[in-house]
Amino acid sequence: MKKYAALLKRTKLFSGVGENDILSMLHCLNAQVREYNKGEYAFRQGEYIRSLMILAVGRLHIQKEDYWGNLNILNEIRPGEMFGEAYIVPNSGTLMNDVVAIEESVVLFFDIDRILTVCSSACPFHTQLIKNIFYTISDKNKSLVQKISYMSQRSTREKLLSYLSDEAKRHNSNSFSIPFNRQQLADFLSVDRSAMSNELSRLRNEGMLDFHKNEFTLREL
Amino acid sequence: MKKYAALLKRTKLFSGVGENDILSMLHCLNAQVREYNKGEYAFRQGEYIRSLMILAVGRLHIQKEDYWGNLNILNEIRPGEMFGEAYIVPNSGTLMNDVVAIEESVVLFFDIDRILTVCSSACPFHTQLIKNIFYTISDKNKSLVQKISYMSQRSTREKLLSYLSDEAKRHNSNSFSIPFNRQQLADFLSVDRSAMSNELSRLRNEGMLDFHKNEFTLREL
DNA sequence: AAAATTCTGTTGTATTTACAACGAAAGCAG
DNA sequence: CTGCTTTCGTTGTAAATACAACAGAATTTT
Repeated sequence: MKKYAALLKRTKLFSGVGENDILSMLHCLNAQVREYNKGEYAFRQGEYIRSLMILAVGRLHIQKEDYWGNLNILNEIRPGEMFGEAYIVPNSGTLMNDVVAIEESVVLFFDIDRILTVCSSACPFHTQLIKNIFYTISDKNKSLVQKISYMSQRSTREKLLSYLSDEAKRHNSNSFSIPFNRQQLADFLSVDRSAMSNELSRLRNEGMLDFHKNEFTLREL
Repeated sequence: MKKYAALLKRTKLFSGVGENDILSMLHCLNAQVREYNKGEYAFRQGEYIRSLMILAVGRLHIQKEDYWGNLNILNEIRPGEMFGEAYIVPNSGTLMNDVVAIEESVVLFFDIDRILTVCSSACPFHTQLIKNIFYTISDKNKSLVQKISYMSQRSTREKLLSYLSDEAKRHNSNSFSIPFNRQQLADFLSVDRSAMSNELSRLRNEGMLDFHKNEFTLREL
């Protein structure tokens, strides 16, 4: 467990907490370690979750199988990322998705009840922890809403323009770089990569924007 | 204001707080009441929000309209539900969506600063309040993720199937009713209404499901 | 009860997208 | 440098979608 302290220090959950304090908190939070083989299910749809998890090693897929058996990958979890935080709520119902290790993985479990119940003197960083989760969820909330606003655009062109113009706003400049390659951007916007590449070229030909690799520049018309 | 105490007692925000305590907290939180006619905007995109709201009566849609008038319903608020809580975080910027009353509605406003500043002895339930907000954000997070999982499907057919499949799971039955009419469902899934109607008919002809108005039944194949 | 409005399914057409396939460019490994 | 892999833009075709328009049903208003 000790060996994960350095990793944990860099996570959003333990942001602002020193390594030593983290170690003492791990006991307080009743932290557990579990390992999963490649292909093994960490959780299945319908299970109750009473822990907050952080992936220490490996890679997980959050995926879903529908009524007729079609599979869909919703999210990929990488080391240091937290998951299950949306299930902290009491009576939040059962998990709607499956969580599968797509590599040999190590997951840290933190008891939800111990996170929520502040143990007065023992853990001075407990309120910090709750605050961190609160901010993380709140941030995530907003970025989810933003993503939805891109995805709700009907055409690939409009999805691109709404995303890129938001990025321009965010960078306060009409030139900026994006954190995605083409395939990732296509996945993020839920469109076909080649169709998107096509649309990007068209936008460039029309003089609306310019790009080299991940560097984009929006042009006035 | 007093007449809403019974309602508030059953809300997530005041969960675990008695009616008498709620009444004394209303003053502490500087609670205000505002009424909206059907179709009236409670908030518009770009406004600053410094309150936490609870819908007392009626129905609200949190929605976004793009340049060409395509509407996307992000969420439907029903009596007792809280909204605006994601903007509690400092420096969270302006509202990204519109909030519209789709029925004659009554909204209660609570001063955010008074919520965040715990007034020690005065309000013994203040920490409970913050905890409750935390839970609510967490819940919304979950439903946003669900919505994204529907919208990320490439075709209208897949969007419908993933949504309906989830509703069946949620109701624990292959028969259930949905809270949308056709246009609202189309907006929720960000697809064209007529194309969606078309697809629904096709799915029915193929024997995958059945529906009458808002009542749906999924069929094994 | 009648009139007006909203809701829903259906059709046809123009447009857009998905998909597969390919070659060029870029990045990486030996 | 050479071979291998990944990324990217492009093309053509099949499939799906958006859009407009309309009529019948259902609902609301008068």
